[in-house]
Amino acid sequence: MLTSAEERVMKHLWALESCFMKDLLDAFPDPKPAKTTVATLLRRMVDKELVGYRTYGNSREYFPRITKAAYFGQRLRGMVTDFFADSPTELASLFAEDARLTPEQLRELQRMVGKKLEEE
Amino acid sequence: MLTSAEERVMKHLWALESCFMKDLLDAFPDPKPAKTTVATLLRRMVDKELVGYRTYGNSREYFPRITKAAYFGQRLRGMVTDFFADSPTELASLFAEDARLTPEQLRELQRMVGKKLEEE
DNA sequence: TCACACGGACTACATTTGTAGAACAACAAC
DNA sequence: GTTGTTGTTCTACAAATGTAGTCCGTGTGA
Repeated sequence: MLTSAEERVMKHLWALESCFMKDLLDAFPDPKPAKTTVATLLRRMVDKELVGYRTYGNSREYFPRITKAAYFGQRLRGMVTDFFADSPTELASLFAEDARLTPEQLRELQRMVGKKLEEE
Repeated sequence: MLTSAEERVMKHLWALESCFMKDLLDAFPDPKPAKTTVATLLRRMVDKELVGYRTYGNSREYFPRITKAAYFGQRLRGMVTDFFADSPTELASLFAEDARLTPEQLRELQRMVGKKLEEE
């Protein structure tokens, strides 16, 4: 999993799909981090195998090696099993009491959960 | 929010509802951390105001100042807005493609989302 | 009253994370 | 061919996190 600084970089990568250092730098709002900061983070992300690159001449085109949905899914799954391993009802009570998702989010959620259940 | 070491302590606190240092230590599986480690974490958690205590003579009875559901909810909400701020459909596609929750979890989820929607 | 369990305060230190400077290479434009 | 842009590697260092030692006080049972 990524640290939060790495996640910030990853979000731009997901948005851009693939890009060179400069595009990434440009994507950051001011005050932009130093290029070496981003370079360090990219290196660590490549080490973690969550980012890959193609070499074009002397520079690299970076791309995510995990989709946003897959990454989010892993984290969500981790949280759910971590916190509610042995009681799905506890997970449920969370949604009842404190999820505070928007109505759209809730509707989409319900639609997709339903679809997912049909598949099983 | 808590760091992961702090979260480990918090889980025991949630399970015990409230307890003294020793109970907390006992709750850890071997190899147990040193008591000072737990004490340091508790201090930091008290600083963050996510744990409180009542003084009983010379020692303290610690208790969580946030429920597990509320904490989980905050984290989930944070993730959702962080990752899918502007597109609930992306959140939905996650559940379709990659959530891999158990069928029970999915059913509970659906039930509670439905209930929640009725309330709005 | 003495050994001991319990636990708090203070301190310390290794690891991980966040951030970036310095040095250097390739290329592009003039 | 000199200058600026882009990008890499190496190195460094501060802050946050994870873990724990030492010291000291209070209470407790023998």
